[in-house]
Amino acid sequence: MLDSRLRFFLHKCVALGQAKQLHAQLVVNRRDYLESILVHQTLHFTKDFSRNVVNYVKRILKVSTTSKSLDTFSWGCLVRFLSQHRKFQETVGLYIEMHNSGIPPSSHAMTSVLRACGKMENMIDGTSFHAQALKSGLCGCVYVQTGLVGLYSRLGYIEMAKKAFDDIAEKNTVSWNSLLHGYLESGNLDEARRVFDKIPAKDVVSWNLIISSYAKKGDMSNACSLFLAMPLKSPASWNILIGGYVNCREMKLARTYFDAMPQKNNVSWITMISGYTKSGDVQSAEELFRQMSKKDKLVYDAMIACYAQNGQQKDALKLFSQMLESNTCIQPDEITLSSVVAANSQLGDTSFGTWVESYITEHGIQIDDLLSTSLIDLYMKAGDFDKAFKLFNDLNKKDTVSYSAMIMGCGINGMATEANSLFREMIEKKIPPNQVTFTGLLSAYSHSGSVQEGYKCFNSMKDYNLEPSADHYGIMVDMLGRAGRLKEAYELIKSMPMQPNAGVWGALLLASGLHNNVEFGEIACSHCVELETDPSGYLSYLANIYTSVGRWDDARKVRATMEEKKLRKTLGCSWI
DNA sequence: TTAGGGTTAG
Repeated sequence: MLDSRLRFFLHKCVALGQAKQLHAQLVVNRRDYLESILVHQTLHFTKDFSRNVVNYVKRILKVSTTSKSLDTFSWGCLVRFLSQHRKFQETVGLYIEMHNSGIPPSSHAMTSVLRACGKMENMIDGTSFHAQALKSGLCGCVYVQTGLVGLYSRLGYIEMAKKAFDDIAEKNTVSWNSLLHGYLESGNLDEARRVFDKIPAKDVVSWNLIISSYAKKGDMSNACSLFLAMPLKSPASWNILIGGYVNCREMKLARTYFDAMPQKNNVSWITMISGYTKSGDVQSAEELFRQMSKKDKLVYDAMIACYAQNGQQKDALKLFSQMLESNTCIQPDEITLSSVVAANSQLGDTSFGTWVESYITEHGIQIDDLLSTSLIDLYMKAGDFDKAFKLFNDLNKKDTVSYSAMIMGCGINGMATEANSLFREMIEKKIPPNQVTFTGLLSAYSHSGSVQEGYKCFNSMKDYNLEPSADHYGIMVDMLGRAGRLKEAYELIKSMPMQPNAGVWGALLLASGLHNNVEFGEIACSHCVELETDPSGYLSYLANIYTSVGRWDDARKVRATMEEKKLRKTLGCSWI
């Protein structure tokens, strides 16, 4: 009687608060064996990812006294939950924990962990899980077998995927689609086409896979004609097409299909918002964001990133605090925080690091490499080198971006030796430098006055197939100018393959001021005046140069010109 | 099995 009543409530249990109450009752009434239903229900009804739910279920699993078969089921539910919410690293971690506790895997756990390995391109763990699947007799299960096809397809081992596929006695459409995915990923479109034609019951996913491969390649004419030809379209079909146009920066076409789409979901809205983000159209992104009725965490993430990436850092932080205050119980995660940290870092609010640190600890957020990279940037700018280097050394995989963040930080702080050794390290590891890397490296040499090293570095850019940008020239001019080599700096500007910008001429003007050189000061200033709408700062700087060499009349003339044009010296100028 | 959110400069 008690059992059936508890079971009834368990099946009604949808929220974490209720789950906790019910669990207490199960313990009091010694009905521990019903825990697995509780775990299943709680996870099943948790639509959005919730760290609290994960922690709660983990606690139950750790103290659970239920039998092995129930354990297998409950752990499998949690492993699947993590995988469904794209927490792939954690999925693998939890699976290993389960395995180490001597709990045999369920087919759910196995398919989830195989999927996670595929998504993370983790072949080493993937093959060892394959071995475990064989050992625990799960390889006769079509879902697990299909999971293996998916794993090897994703990792580019198409032969192994084909072998796993051939081993399946009763193939379902998902098995076929996984193989199709493999051929598409490996770029073998002919074989993919043959597989597609052979699928006995093509479903909407089969079509979507083919369309998606064209859309990813940027071949929108084929993507679109297939889209129009498919018998039944799902929201994913529309989103794939819209995403394809977004990738080609064809925002107008993307918008046309978005507007025509019968059933938009959050993916559609986010695809559009992030498209506008990349094309710098914050206003359109904002409009869509405002129109949305049910905003989930990913929508907030997209909009925060939109502000952060387009120079509206304060708006990013405002939206973040709204997200924290909102009654929708949306919890920020490492993805939200990476944008928020970046926004603070650009604003120069380096004290934010302390706040984030405590937030991360309190909420059990997993620091991944991308969040680490934005924290590295923040700490380097704050001059907290120990913390930055610690985070950098702890990265799972150091890449161009993380190295560049470090080198950039060294550049800002004039640490040329450190910048140089980081650069050498990344070259040794065959990590390709990019424009940002060289901006950091050059500014390190510039700040430390190492002209010779700077030149060498600047000239070496072509060895990495990189063309120096106007900014790189600007740093070189600044470096040469500071060293008093004004003529050389001027020659360098004249040799530029692109139009020099105000930053480049500004650097020469600044250097002319440092060395009281009227000749180059005048040249530089005249170009700055041409290029900027408000030239008052430059003119005033030139007047100071005249004054410093005793040419009072010229100084007065320049100031009079400024008066005439009703120009007032603007306080502070970025390059001064 | 397919579709959505993040990190380095300016």
